[in-house]
Formats: sequence, C-alpha cells, structure tokens
Amino acid sequence: MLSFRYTEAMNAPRTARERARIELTREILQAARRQLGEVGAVGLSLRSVARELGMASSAIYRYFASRDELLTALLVESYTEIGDAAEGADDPAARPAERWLAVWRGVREWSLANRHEYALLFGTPVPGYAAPHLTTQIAGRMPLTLARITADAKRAGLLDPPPAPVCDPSAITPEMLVLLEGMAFSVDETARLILAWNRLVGVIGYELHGHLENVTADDAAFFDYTARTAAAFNGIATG
Amino acid sequence: MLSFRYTEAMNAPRTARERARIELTREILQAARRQLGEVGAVGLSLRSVARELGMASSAIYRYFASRDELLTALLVESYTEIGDAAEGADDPAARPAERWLAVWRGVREWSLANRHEYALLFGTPVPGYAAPHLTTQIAGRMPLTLARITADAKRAGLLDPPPAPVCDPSAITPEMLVLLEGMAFSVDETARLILAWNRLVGVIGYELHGHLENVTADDAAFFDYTARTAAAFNGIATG
DNA sequence: AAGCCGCAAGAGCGGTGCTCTCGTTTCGGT
DNA sequence: ACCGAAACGAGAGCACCGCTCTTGCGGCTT
Repeated sequence: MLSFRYTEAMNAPRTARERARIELTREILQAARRQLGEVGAVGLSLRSVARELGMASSAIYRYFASRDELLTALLVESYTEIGDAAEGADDPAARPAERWLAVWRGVREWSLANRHEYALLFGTPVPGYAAPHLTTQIAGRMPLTLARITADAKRAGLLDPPPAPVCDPSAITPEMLVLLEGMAFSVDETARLILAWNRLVGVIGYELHGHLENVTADDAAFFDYTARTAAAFNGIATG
Repeated sequence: MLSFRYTEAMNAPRTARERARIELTREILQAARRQLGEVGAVGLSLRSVARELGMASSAIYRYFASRDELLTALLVESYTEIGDAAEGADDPAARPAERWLAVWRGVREWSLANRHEYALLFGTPVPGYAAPHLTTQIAGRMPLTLARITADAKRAGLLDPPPAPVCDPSAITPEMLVLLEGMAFSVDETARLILAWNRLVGVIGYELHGHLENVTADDAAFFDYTARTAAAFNGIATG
C-alpha cells in the first residue's frame, strides 16, 4: 500500500516537497494506468513508466516500493471504477428487471472498455503478485448493487424465484450470510446472488478472453440473454 | 506447432538421430510441464527448462522455435487431459443427474490438481501469446461430454427444463447450432449448454483464483450446489 | 571417403525488477 | 541564519528473461 506519510499528506500538503510528491505520484499512476490499458498487468513495466516520465527507473521506487505496490494501487482504482459503473447504471426508480439488465450492461461496458483492468480484477492472478485483501467497501460495491436490486424487488413483493436446488448453509461464509441476511435474504437467495455475480463476471471474461469466439455470434445479444437468465434465476421476472 | 518433420518422425523413427530428437523433445515437454505446474505460464522460462536438462538455452530452440510454441504444446496436452478427466468421469450407464455431477466433479478435481494448466486453458491470456485456434476435437471434448449427457437424457425422455428466457438464435454461431442440432438440441437448449459449460469453468476459476475466498466456506459443497443448479437449469432433474 | 547437415554451445542484444551508492536539494528545529 | 537529517534523482550493477548469430563438432548419406 501507499505509505502512511503519503496518504496523510494527501489531505493537507504543507510543503512544496509534499505537493511535488503527490503530483508525481499521481503522474506515475496515470502513466501506469495508461500502460496497463495497453499491455496488461504482466506487461506493465516500472522501467517503461519511468521512461515515459523521463526519470530514472530507480527513482520510481521512492514512490512505490515495488511493482506489486503499483499494481495494488491500480487494483483499487479499478475496483472503484467498476463499482461506479455498476452503481451509476442503476436507476432505483426503474423496475427490477430493467435495473438488473442496466447494471449488467454497465459492468460489461466498463469491462469491454477496460479489458486489462478487468483481467487485473477477475482474471488469473499475476504470478508473484499476491493481491491484498480489499475491503467490502471497495471490492463489494458491484455485487452489492445486484443484491440491492434484488432486495428492493423482494420488499416490493416482486421476487419470484423458480424452484431450484437448496444450498447447504455451511457452504457459505457466515460473514456473507449475516451480511445478506441483514438485507432479509435467505440462504438460498444468498447462494443465488453469489452465482449471479459469478455468472456476470464469468460471461464477460469469456467474451473478453475469446473463449466464446466460435460459440457466440452476437456477444451483446448473448450477454443480454445471460443477464435475463440470471435475473429469472434470482426471481426477478423478466418484463 | 511442432514441425512437420517431427510429427512425421514420431510414427516411424528411423535413425538414431531421430530417436534422440523425439526423446529429447519429450524430455523438454516433461520438464516444461513440471515447471508450468510450479510457476505457471508466465513464469515458465525456456532458460530454466534448459538448465534443468543441463543444456544451453539456445539448444532448446532446435526443438521449439519459440516459447509460444512450447506453450502451445502444453496447451494441447492440457486440453487432452481435461477432456480425459471429463470423459473418464462419465459413466454412461448411470442416471443423468449422477453423470452430470460426476463429470463436473471430475473436471474440478483435475483443475484443482492442475491449477496452472487450468489457467493456461481458461484464464487470462498470456500476454504476447496468441493461442492458436484448436480443433473441436481437442478443445471441445469437455463441453461435449456435458452435451452428451443431456442428449442421452433427452432421448430417454428425462429432460425437463424449467421455464427460462428464450435465446435469440442469431446470438449463437451457426456452426455451434448445427453441431448441437445434430444432437437434436433446440436453440434454447444449446444456449443453456453454453451457459452450463461457462458456469463450470467459471466457478472453478473463482475457487482457484481466490475470488470466493471470503464468500464460500465449503468450496466443494458450493461447487456441488452449483453443479446441481446448472443441471436443473439444463433440464436434468436432480435425483 | 567426402561432404552435408543436424546439433550443442557460447557470446551477445535489449529487456525486466530491484538494490546500493553518491551527490544534491529541501525541510525542520535550534 | 544555520546545520543536521531526511528526501530525492541518477547511475551502475546484479541476476534474470526471450531470442539470434556464429562456431565447431560429429553423425549420416551419397
């Protein structure tokens, strides 16, 4: 993570040096993000970022202690963006089925426009890089948007899940259960939400990584079909 | 791909030189596979393979023209193994629901035991490495096993899919449609099979990459739940 | 027997992450 | 106003990577 000093100074830069540090840190992050979008996480090189900024490669280490630390900063940035995309696509005034589809499409659009960032979030872990445990506040915004839609539908009496196998409560983490039980979800509803989230991320990944290349002809149409399918499975009637 | 000469000689090694070449090629592949299992695809290094075999790094290039070519060989090997795992887990005499679960579990077990190979097949593409288009014969064995089970169930009159959104036929590739229509599947049944295959691979990836870390408590149980869910969605009644 | 050709090895190129040192600049406290 | 400490940028260097080119050895074929 960024050093304590840095996050501290972010809020109140007092000296010229601190302002310069914040500025340069931001520039490094911007350049890194640009390069991430071009060559992906494993192609991202500290030396290349340094070259772009006209500084020595060793100087970068004054700002990010390692390549992993830089990746983590990009990870947080990406989680925030995909959370924004999900929440921004949600119109709480619309009907549940429309909200569900809108959020799915919003997440897909962000992912298509930021495929390397998507890979950093949900793809194969970058070898040698152990992603830190991020807070639900950061990583959970996207899945929680789906939960919120479902909860609203349930509150409105519009939830009508089809018959499905029951899920053993012990299969799911207690934290997860209490989190969603706080939204009045049952174990099975929780399990179905996990599957929906898994489905959303999975089908985008398949489209992005080309595994659906000779399988689907119209990826957008197949994605919408998938979204409606997941909505129906979670009890949100497709209007 | 491997050179024509090599594949040619595989069947009829005539000279000592050719035998030695085949033998050494096999040893390189074995060492590479071992290292793949340890450090993953992007960590796999030709120089390290050469070191393990006690030869100069440049000598490897006599056998594999590039690192990508070596990766492709490992890709084919892995597809074959996961196809074996799927087909091997299938007992055509058993009931459809049991066959379905057995195949899912077989694929999961292979994946857990070969996580880096799984990542090579279904994970984020290795940057700079463009996976070749593999034949259905190689890459399609695993998903086709699921299709076969479903087809057998349908033939026996045991297929009973729940109501679900319909899929626009134009969303799916014509080749895919004719392939599965050859097994008497409708468009919707085909779409559901694609989703099932996607789900199987996706949920394993999530378990493998740690994205379900604080979500599921008993991964095997949640996986079985997922398998039963997918079976039901595809019309295979859970016994 | 002669020559061709497959082969392994070595050196080398440009790239990577990361470390250490060195001289400079800036900041904070006296 | 000054001085020590801390921060800083640059450079050299280490061990690694994929890949190429040259060189020389030794089996294989004609």
